[in-house]
Amino acid sequence: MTREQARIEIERLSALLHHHNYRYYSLDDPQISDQEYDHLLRQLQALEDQFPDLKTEDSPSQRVGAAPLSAFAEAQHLQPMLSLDNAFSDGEVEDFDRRIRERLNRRDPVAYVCEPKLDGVAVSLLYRNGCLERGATRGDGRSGENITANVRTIAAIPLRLQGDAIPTAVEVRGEIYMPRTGFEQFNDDARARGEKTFVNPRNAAAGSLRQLDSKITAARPLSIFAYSVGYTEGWGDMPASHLDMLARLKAWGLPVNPLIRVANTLDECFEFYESIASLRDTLEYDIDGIVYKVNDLTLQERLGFVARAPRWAIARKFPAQEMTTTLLDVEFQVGRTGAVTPVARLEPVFVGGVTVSNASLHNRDEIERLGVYIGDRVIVRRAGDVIPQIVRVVEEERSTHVRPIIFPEHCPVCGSPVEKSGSEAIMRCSGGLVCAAQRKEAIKHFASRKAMDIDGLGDKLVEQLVDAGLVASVADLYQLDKSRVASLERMADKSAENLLAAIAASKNTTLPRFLYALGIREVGEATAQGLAVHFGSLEALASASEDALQDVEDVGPVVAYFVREFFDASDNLAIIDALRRAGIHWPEMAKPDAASQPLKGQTWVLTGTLETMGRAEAKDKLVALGAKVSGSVSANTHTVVAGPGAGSKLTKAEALGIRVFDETAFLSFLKEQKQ
DNA sequence: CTACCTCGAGCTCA
DNA sequence: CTCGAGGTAG
Repeated sequence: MTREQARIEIERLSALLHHHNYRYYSLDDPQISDQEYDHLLRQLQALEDQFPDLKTEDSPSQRVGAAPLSAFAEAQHLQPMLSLDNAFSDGEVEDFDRRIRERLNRRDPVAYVCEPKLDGVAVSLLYRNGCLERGATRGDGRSGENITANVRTIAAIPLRLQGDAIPTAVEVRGEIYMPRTGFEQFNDDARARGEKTFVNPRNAAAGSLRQLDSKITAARPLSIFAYSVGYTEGWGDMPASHLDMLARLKAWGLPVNPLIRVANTLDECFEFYESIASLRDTLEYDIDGIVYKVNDLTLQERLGFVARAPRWAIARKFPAQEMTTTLLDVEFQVGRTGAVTPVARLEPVFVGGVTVSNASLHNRDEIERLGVYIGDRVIVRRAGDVIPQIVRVVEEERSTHVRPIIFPEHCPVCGSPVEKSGSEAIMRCSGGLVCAAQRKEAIKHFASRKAMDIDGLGDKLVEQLVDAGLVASVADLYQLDKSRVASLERMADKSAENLLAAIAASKNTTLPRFLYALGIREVGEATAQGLAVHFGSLEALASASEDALQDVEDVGPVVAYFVREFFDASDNLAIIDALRRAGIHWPEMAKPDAASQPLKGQTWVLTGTLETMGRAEAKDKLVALGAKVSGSVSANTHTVVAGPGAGSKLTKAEALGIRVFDETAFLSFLKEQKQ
């Protein structure tokens, strides 16, 4: 066969395979058998092997996985991936609908698209000019992990969108899942080989996507349903409704859930919920509820967003699955602030896809409310998807052997009296740093990532260090010597060296981190940042009065009181002193003065995508220079920074005669400011 | 809270 | 091989 003949044949086979992929995954209506499909695929692979230079990036043969990665890169979403508000009853859906109609000032019913809510892993697929360029996990909504190589191995995900009228760029959002039959097949095979199995399809999907070696992912039965789009560019004619958009996704070759319907009234929404609930067990995938979305996209735009969720959508959750188990015992844990928390030890029970063996009982009031005794049969569920909760006691099954839960009057760790503080429901150990539990928790907090970030100093090691008497306070960390550390279990020379190096590295820090690390009550990351910026130095903060403290944004009487109390305690001052003498230091906080804030009073707007930095990074840089960064262009806007793909904001800025920087101009501007 | 993946290092045994 | 730590997801 000549090269030219091969080229034509490869093209023919590729088109054929693309077509059958579409029939199979998007339309769920295959025209050929799996064997015939495999046969075509093998023919293509054989030809590509013979003429490797004819192999294309989006060839249907390219689903076998690429070379392993050493780590996942970060992937910025061009438009954030939001979460959804939840509704747990029809009433809450009615409230949702009422809010929407009030906001839109309309009496008529609003049409909603109803979708089964898959319990899988959310992903964003970026297609540029129809080609799959990147796949990313949700992450914090702003940026996630780049899992392109893994995503490319999923047969249901088109490597190239089909049809015309494809936007030049589009982020397709969907849920990757492992079909139930595939999951069971995989587990059966794994068992037969003596390998470990997955507990549920969701974890199987998530675990498969987290493989650095995409060849492993390629061997996992994964699929996807697409349900919306994020960022788009060069769309041509926009869809008018959500349903229209789903139809386009389907036409492009992406699988869309066939059960999706439009409901024209609330009653139809409820009917949909009921019908899906009754189908639930027969579906090939796990679902945990229904999503209702306003169908009309103009209405969606008018409704907009609150915090991290759209106003125009809500997830109606199915009731949490409940199971009965036995309360074996109650232990009392002492936290960093001395809070004594009762924790239920349960006979392990499989509920909502995981094995639950612990559940917090929160406080004494909760125990009383439940009227629970040790030895009782109790009903457990996973509230809000994650946190296990004891719902109630099965009193009919109470045996004569139960015993009451006695809330301790003395700390189970240090023996100090346990006190009720003010109107709080919580009880606290009064031992302070005398209490080994509080000391351990304080050290764990100090070492944690967002605090001093001491690598390798985890829970177990802190326990060991404190129990061995090597460390009593955070200051002692900086006096450790290698031979003593190496005497601990599972700590040989190498580990000890690494630990000491990590501790030494933590000396170089920042004031906000240090403040947060101190573990002052009610002072979290954000408050620590606020205090540091406002006062500029530890000395100024430590000597500030409660009144002066309340001048800081978001600091009220409560926080001010705890900060003052902390710096009034001589123990704390001694520890801070020891830490500073050990060499902990931070750069001076730049006093926000006119010189360092040349953009004070200016409002900047970012639009499009910058190639050399993320949007958040650009924003940080501008804020640091004193600018306010806003989302929309108005007459008050000082400058617009427009990356490639800028849309209406750019047009508006030009219309208003506002200065516009492209990326190059923006970068050189930043450079000028730096000096 | 639980499950999963990945890594480095220690322990165990040949 | 096992353990602990660090990270991710829902």
